[in-house]
Amino acid sequence: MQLRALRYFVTLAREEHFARAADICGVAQPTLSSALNSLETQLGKRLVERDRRYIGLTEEGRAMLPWAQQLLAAHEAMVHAVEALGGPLRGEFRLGAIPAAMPSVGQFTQALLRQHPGMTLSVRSQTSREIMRAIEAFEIDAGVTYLDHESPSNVISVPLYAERYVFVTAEAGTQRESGAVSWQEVARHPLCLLHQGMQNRRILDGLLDAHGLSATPRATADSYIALLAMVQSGGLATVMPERYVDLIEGTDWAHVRPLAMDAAISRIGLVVGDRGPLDPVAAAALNCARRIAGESMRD
Amino acid sequence: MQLRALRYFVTLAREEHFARAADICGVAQPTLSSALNSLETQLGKRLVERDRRYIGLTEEGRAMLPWAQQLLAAHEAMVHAVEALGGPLRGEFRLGAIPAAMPSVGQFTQALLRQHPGMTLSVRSQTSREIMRAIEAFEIDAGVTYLDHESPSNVISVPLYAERYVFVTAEAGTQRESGAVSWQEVARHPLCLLHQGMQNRRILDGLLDAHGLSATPRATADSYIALLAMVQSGGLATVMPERYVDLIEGTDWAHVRPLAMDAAISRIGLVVGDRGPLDPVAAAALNCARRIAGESMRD
DNA sequence: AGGAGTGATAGAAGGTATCTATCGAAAGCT
DNA sequence: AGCTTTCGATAGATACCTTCTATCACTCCT
Repeated sequence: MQLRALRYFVTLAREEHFARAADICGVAQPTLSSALNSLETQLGKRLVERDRRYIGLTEEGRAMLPWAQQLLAAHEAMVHAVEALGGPLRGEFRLGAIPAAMPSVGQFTQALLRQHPGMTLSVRSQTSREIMRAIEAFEIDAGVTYLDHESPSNVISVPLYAERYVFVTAEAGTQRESGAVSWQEVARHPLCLLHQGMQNRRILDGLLDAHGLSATPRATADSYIALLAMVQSGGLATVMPERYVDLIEGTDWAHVRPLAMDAAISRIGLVVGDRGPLDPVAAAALNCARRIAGESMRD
Repeated sequence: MQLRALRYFVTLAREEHFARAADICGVAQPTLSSALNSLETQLGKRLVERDRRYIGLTEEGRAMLPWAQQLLAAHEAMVHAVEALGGPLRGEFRLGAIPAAMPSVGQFTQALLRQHPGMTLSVRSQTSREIMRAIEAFEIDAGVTYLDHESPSNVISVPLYAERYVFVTAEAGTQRESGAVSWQEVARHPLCLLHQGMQNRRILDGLLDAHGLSATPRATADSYIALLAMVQSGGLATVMPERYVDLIEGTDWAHVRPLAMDAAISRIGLVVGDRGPLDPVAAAALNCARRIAGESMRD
């Protein structure tokens, strides 16, 4: 049984399309077809349901998939473990991050890239749930997400910072109060917030609820950029993670005031999967995160 | 990179001998040599130090070994996961057990074999430490060992029973007291016990120590069979796990009395590794263990 | 010096993976 | 309906990889 065939299988299960999967794997479509065929012959079971088109995995295929993923991940980690001894790491580092943490990944990734010049980086925006699933499925090497909410499986985590929120309004006339703003005041404004169901919105709702308030936003979106655009032009206000302030600092329209954070604040950190020995890539990420966390503490 | 070559590499690392490893893998020695060579060429690193004889793994080889083991274990589990859907499990189940639990594995293995007729069994006697190491290295599928002492890594465990001890003497004359025997009385007898350093002996020493006593055995051995033989013929007494009683019950020489167990008793149970999805073989073992534990409770 | 033991090398045979080119069925569009 | 597009399977050729047997080169032991 060949690793190659397993890679085809896993890619096919993800792409649900023979030619596309073959293309991603860098082989011709018949190659993937025949590899899958011999895999199925060797196991004596059909793995992929198909009749002219891809239909889906069989029961056996579904049972096999997570093991195949683990196997391929172990293979990559093995290669990394061997290569890492002779110098800096190479290859692609796949990082998932929740939108709320996106502005802060720069610091982390910069440190990582500086320390490992041969490494390339691929950052994707995902929900906290997706990040956990992707770590489970070996689709990303690490994630930046909430530490205290969902952490179901075997992961190692390093706290990076505690999330604080700020209240952003467009500058309206000359009134320019500063100092912390209360949740009551927030609730009085016409707001635009993230869509319900996004983790960050759930946290925000929880914070409001703790003060006996509830949010009825005039607009919702799935990105902070969209929220900021609406604030800038629409007269709405929003609440967003402190880390986004850096992006709009110095603009002439944004008026940022910290929010009183009395309740428990959400910790955000780096998480990597923890199965078996530690992948050197993951180890490098953890190191960087620990260093950054140390620096942040000193701030 | 082929799984075959990795299997050769792992076997070679264990056997430390090219021809022997090749034989175990069922191939000719040059096959193993050349497979190792191409593995090393592909990785660009030497994995095995050798000059006419096997010397040892290089640094890269040592870094690679645990990953290769995990990879092969994932492969086996994957095959099992696919085969298990179409009927009963097949293949060899490798079980490690501490000597103290050896008499009780029969119950467990019988249930396992009955439920999975296609399965073969390989039981080996190991220390509790060896069992943990072997689970770590994927050399056994499960272990029967102490639950509360060393459980360092990711394992799932199911308690089977609590270990109790009995005091065994050869029948001396007509005196045949029954009822529990005190630790003080035990300490007065000339004893034969397991070697110092074996976990069971450590527990025993701990129990004695808790009563302000200490054991100064006249003889030590590394097997309960040897201890029983010495009791039978040499006028010594010994302390051994209750489960061994079944073996000598009905003989005309053995005099068995329970020991007063006031202190914490050691739990013995089944442990399996826990990395990624659950190997159906391990799942089957856990099921059997849980059923047996349930039955024991009802006793 | 001779023999046993250990691993590397050479050359041939067989198997496996891959490619290009093509087919055949289904779905979609006019 | 008729045409085109899409998707996966099949065929045949080629290159590569694995494995075997036979043998060599070296070391260690007696």
